Amino acid sequence: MSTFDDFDDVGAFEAASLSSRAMAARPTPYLDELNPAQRAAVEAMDGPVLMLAGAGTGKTKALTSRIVHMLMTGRARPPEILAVTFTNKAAREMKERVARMLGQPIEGMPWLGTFHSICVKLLRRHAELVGLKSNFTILDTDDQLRLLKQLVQAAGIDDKRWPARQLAGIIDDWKNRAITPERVPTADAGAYNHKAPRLYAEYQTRLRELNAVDFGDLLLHMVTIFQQHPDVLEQYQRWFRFILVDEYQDTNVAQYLWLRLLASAHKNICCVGDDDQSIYGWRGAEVGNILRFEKDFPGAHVVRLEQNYRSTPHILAAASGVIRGNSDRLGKELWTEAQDGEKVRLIGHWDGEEEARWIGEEIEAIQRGTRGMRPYTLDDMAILVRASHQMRAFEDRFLTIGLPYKVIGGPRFYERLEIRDAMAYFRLVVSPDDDLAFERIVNTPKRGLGDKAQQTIQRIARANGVSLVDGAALAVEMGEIKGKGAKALAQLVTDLARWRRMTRAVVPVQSDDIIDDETRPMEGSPEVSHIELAQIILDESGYTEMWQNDKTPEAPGRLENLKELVKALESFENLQGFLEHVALIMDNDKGDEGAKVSIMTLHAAKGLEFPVVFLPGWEDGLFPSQRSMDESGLKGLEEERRLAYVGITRAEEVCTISFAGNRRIFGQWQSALPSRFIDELPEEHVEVLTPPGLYGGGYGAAGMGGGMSGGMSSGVEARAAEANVYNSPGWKRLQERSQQRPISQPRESRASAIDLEAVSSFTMGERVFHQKFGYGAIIGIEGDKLEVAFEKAGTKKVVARFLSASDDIPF
DNA sequence: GCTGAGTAACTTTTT
DNA sequence: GTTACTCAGC
Repeated sequence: MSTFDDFDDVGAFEAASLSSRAMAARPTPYLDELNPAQRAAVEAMDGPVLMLAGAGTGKTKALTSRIVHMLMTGRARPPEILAVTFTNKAAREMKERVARMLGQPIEGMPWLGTFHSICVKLLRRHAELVGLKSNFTILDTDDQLRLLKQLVQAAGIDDKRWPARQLAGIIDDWKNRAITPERVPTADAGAYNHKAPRLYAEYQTRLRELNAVDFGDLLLHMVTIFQQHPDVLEQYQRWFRFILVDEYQDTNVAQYLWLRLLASAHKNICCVGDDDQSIYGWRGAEVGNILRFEKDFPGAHVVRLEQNYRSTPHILAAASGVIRGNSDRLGKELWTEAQDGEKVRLIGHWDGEEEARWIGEEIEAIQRGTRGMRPYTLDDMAILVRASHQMRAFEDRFLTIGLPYKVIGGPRFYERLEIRDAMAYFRLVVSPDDDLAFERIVNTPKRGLGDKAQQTIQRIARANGVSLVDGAALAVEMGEIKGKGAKALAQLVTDLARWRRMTRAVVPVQSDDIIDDETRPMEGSPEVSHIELAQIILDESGYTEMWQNDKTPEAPGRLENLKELVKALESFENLQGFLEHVALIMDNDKGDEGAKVSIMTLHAAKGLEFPVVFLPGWEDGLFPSQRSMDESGLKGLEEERRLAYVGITRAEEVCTISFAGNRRIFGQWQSALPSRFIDELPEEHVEVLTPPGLYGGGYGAAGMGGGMSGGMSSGVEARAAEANVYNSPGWKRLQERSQQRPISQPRESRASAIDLEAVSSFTMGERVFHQKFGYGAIIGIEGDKLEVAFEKAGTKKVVARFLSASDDIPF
């Protein structure tokens, strides 16, 4: 807010030009570190520039060099550069890198930030133009939904048939497309039982009454202001002499319009992006924006960054092979000077559990360096999944084998203010020495303990070498804190001690320091579960009450979150266990003690890189996601393919793709075919690994199904173990492919023999057995799939290879 | 009004 | 299988 002083000040503007000229003679050593393409992108400063930067081609380097170049050559002062990113993280990194390159802390690049943060700044200045006050509040998704629920209810709509969440989605979509309530296209008007347009208008009115905006509004309001107030627009067009946009392929229509309005005068806009990495279409991103750039800005200078500094040629070739399947592309071909390295490794498994088990073992083997590669640390490795529910299998497995891991991009729940407050109370009860926690809650809720009282507590605690809690007790005793505050503080201290006794009544604290008579569990001290205790703490501390009395629109949501927090305790034995768990989650960006394998979604992995990458779950339906294809058809499939491209290009040296023949989805076992993207991997860059179950041991068969554990002859067991892998559809497809090529797997002949057997051995009506579904009868045959009516699992379509004639299994 | 049971839904996520 | 949300019952 304070940075607005930079504006409107003609004097400052003139001064800027002057100082610019003074800077013009500075050397430009950073240019020598760039390759020709990067350098071209940096030096083309005037007019529109599209920097098509493939994965790992030094995009950020080029972008930051460009900023530095503008500053060093005196073309612009820091505040005259508008540089937008999507995430705070990206903005932070860019700031740091520019500062590092300049060799000095960067004073004032006030307009380097996310779309949203920049729009907040702008909107606070011009809020009145859209009927807001400059101190408007920003609603998060929860607040937004709650508001919409109220409106839906008030409109007498059955929110069971028409969930508010759906309406929220529609409105978000409109806002992403810069559609105001008056301009809802007729094609969209039928949404939400024809009531969406009216509810949208009501929602906007309500927001205005509350002096609030949602995330979408930040952009939308600014676009509206720029469109309706040419004078305002002109001011910024003049001020922002150069515009840079990161991840341009992720911009939505509103962001696009906003940029185009700002750039339309001088057209000094440089957009950086990669159409092949556009993976956010589902939240409004328009690949079209980047595809259309040259039409939007005629005469645009297009620079392709294609030299990759990240991955081996095999990995790049595999990624290229996949992305080639997309039609709407600007076209880039990554190349590298790196040595060949490992081929992309491909492996099929019987089911998801086995996949997790194999990856766990493989990670340990790679870590030990027993895979014929250089040894890697756990930090070097990452598992990238399509959907977050896939993470569970890995977490379960890694917990049992004690493999350290971290989940990236987990819930943001624990970052909320009220959750942090509540956690601070819990922490203080579990460990009274937690001074940070004490500081956080000492005056929350308000206890009349301001800065002064807190300083007193600090001083006394430090003087006596005790924790803040003890210091607070002393301060009261010594009469250093008086009046209302003293009473409240004394109450807090005794409450904390009392709650602590209640923990001890159930779970003894391990660090038994200072157990005096006061803190020892008293006879008849109430025995409560940690869940009840948590509730007691929140209630008796007055924290719950504080939010109940709060009239702001976010208060109900905060209370709901607190309820959720208490509920989250249910899956833990005690408060300590819970706190440790949460501490780990919260630590995942800072506390990096000890190397850990990273687990994250493909979306979360964008922009990251790892020497060793595992890409599990490459099965049709999961990846590419069935839903994506159903909802968005070919467009959806292409986005999934880009996701695959993003995944592969995260890998620097070793990339392992895997799939499972069977997976439990929503409690139901489903068999699946390997992802079509696997077919698109160029074979000369792929090495097919042999799954462990092949070696005949009972290991692979062990987890397969309870029904076969007893009384099975060893011959059958061996066959079942083979069936694990040989009979999986994915394996079969691999075999078919390797048959076409001279490079074949050692066991090919045996496998295909079994295949042939499997194909021909079933007839209509035959009684069959399936490892997961149990017994059933064949009621239909379609190509390589059989329709089977299972006794327990219902009718399913299964691939023949998963079935055995029922008399194979002796009972 | 709150708890318990039953049911429906169930990608991806930043701001 | 899990979770979140709704409805019924206390």
